[in-house]
Amino acid sequence: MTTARRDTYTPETLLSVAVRVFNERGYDGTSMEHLSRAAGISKSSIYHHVAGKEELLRRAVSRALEELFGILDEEHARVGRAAERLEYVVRRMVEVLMAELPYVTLLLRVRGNTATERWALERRREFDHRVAELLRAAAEEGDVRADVEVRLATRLVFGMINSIVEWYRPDGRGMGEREVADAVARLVFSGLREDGRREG
Amino acid sequence: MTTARRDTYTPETLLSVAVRVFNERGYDGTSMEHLSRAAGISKSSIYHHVAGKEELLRRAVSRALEELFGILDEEHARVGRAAERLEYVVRRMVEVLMAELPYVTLLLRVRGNTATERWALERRREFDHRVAELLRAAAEEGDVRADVEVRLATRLVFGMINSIVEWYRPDGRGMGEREVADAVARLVFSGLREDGRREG
DNA sequence: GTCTATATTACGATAGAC
DNA sequence: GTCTATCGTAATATAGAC
Repeated sequence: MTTARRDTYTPETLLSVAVRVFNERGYDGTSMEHLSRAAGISKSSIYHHVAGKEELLRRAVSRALEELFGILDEEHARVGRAAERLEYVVRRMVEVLMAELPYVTLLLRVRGNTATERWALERRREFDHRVAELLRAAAEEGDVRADVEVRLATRLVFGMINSIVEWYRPDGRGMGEREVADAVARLVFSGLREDGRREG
Repeated sequence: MTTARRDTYTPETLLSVAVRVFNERGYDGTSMEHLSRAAGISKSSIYHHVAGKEELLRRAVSRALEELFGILDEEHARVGRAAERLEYVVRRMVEVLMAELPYVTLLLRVRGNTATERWALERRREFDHRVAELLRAAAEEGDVRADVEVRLATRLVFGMINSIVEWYRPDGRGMGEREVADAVARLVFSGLREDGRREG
């Protein structure tokens, strides 16, 4: 829990400590006292850098949301066949999630008790809808199965991708972003079955 | 937040109120004051029924865990080809999750701040391992693709199934357990792609 | 930029009357 | 079985010295 203290903090460096503790204990389960111990400075010193706990949350989820929405602006997400754009977005989501792990983790755990949390939930819904549109287009172009409703499929695919934050830890010898992105793309598009044939 | 009060409570009826509030606000974000308002009785009356907040959590996650482990004892999960037992367990997990939605939701959101939470996490890991064993057996019998690591595949499939608690609401006209179980089984085993062929 | 000290509110839990 | 009143602790946040 206690961590090496820095000589001095900026809102940004303090944020990385706070996000780690938020993810360990949950946002509501984290007190300013917990943060001050983890940062190695007093509670009142934290208030010198940020207005309070909620500002730290807002900065963290903003960062995650910017990275996610950034994917949709990339060229491969905008041009080409919908199924290919979808696969690109799925792979990039995995990459962003792993690269910005603590920030995205926090975003995905937001519940809605504060104004900041409700804003984050709203933005997430927006992102979900943008990806659902992509899946709908791929279905219309005949590249994606039509026997699973688009909305349901989107939710399940997001569920699989987002669940990565529950277990991925970037400790050197672990799996790389590429390996996980490949596995997700394979399961999402071709499933577990060996021969890959339709059955149910 | 405030709810119609009952004439009297038992630990069980109180539990259903508590679990709903825990899921709305998060366990740490829920105070005994919140619970008392939702139940329509005073804080001290709650202590007449249960020892405290943590006992309510323990009762809730115990119920979810019992239902989940129960799946593994069912006949279709014990006899037959591993791939078929796996598909059965996947479908039953979806059904249990939807039938016991609030209890499983709470279980899946546990973080580990209290002894009860750490016990729940431990039991969840146990369950995960049991299902991973099934997937490993299916791979050895040649029914499941070998190019995605068993441990990784298990985690991703659990991620997809567990994410149902994030959006499913049993409001009459919504999707039924069967429809969701079918969709999950299709995506898990055959994937999104229309022709179902291996590519990546 | 950091500290100690403190104001104020909210929390979990208990005592004791009815 | 429920209530009001309250205890002791821990929470967010501020004041003011260095």
